Amino acid sequence: MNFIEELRWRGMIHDMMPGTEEQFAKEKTAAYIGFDPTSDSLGVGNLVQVMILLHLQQAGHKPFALVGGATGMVGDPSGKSDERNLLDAETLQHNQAGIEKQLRKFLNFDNGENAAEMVNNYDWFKEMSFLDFIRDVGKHISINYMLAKDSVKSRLETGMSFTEFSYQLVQGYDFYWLNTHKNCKVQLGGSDQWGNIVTGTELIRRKSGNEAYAVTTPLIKKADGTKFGKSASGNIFLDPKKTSPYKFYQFWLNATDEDAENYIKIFTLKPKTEINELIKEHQQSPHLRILQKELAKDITIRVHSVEDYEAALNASEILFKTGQEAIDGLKNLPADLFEAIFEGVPQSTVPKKEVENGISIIDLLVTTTHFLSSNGEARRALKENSISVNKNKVNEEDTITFSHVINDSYILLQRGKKNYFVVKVN
RNA sequence: GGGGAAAUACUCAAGCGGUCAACGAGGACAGACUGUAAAUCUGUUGGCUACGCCUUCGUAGGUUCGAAUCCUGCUUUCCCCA
Repeated sequence: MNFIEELRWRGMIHDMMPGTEEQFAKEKTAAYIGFDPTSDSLGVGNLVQVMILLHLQQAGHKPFALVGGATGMVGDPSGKSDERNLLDAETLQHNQAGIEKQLRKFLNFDNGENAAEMVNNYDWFKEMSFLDFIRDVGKHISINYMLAKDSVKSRLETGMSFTEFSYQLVQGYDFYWLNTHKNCKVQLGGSDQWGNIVTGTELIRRKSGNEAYAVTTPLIKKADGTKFGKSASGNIFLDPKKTSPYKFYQFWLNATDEDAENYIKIFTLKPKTEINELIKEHQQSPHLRILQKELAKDITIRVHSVEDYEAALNASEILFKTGQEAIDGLKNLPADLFEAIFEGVPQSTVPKKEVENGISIIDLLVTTTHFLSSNGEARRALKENSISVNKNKVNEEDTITFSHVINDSYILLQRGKKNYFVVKVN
């Protein structure tokens, strides 16, 4: 199956320039995607772009991953309703390094002919003077053309700085540069990048007369129309320090049936037959959550490691069991395994003395652990019957004593089904 | 530069002298039902030493027994005219 066909059945194509498919069919083709260093870690949203590059490489083409050291200094107005704050050079540097490191994990940079390559547009912009830029680049693209872009048009009312206005030219020049120096003929990206990409192909056509192509991916949304890649506690990042592997695993496991079907196509490399098989199995017995489990497993292993996956799976199984079985499971857990499992679950430490004296449940939830932020919230939660201690529901009058401490060292608090908190006693 | 309008909790949005911790909607969280799904129903959504008290309606003052509501200065935003 060729590159474009692969993307197509996975639902990863939003738009494509005429001739793109032929270009990929004709020869080994180089293509690039840019990553903005707005954070020091990629989020799951960026994972779509990473997967595209992976498919590209697997189809025998050559991927370029561009880190936007220069474009990051300008700020892409696409999809933004407000002017962005500029990041300082130090932050950008730090972010670039983080992103580069993550990209290296996914792509093969060392397989000869179609090895992936990492480039940073700062390298070709740092030497360029403003005058050079407006003479060599600006001269080829008309204001009228730039104004017609959605990213600009939508901001004409509310205002936009010259800096952001010029963004499309800067990105356009990237494409031109890669085209002339690296023979890169295609730019890939999210659908919000279409305007910027087309400015690039236009620039290439006018400056060097070459043909250049574009493929964009659809913006991933959840079935209910909300943004993908966020959880209650914020963005889901690939960096385990920002999003623990446990949380990361849970994020995928919590996908709705509908979403899971889409995600497994987009975020895993599993072949079509296997995916169809999984979907069928899932539909036959949806309560087994096969899709979600496979999805979460595959991605967690690829982004983190097999060990991280196993730990997350282990933790999930123990945390989500119910009844006596769950309590026994907790009690039988050796201390070291416990540590590993609950890494990533919020926790705090309480002196043994205090527990021996007995703590009211409200004090425990709020004052000693800060699991909940106010007594009022704690009372509310208790009234809602949503608080459990070691998997047992508790009410407002309950007092926590040493008899609640499991294995001499911890207490497991829970709000609702999915929010856990570990109290360590020592 | 001149004139007008507006700023309310996570967001939108009521309220225009007491009955306002502030209608309503969305969101979020929780409970029931389930499959850690969806849909649905229900509850909660400022704080506290809690049938009471305290702090909140851009900001600083003022009028009043009493203000989110009236007045004044300031800040910000939007609109109209130049």
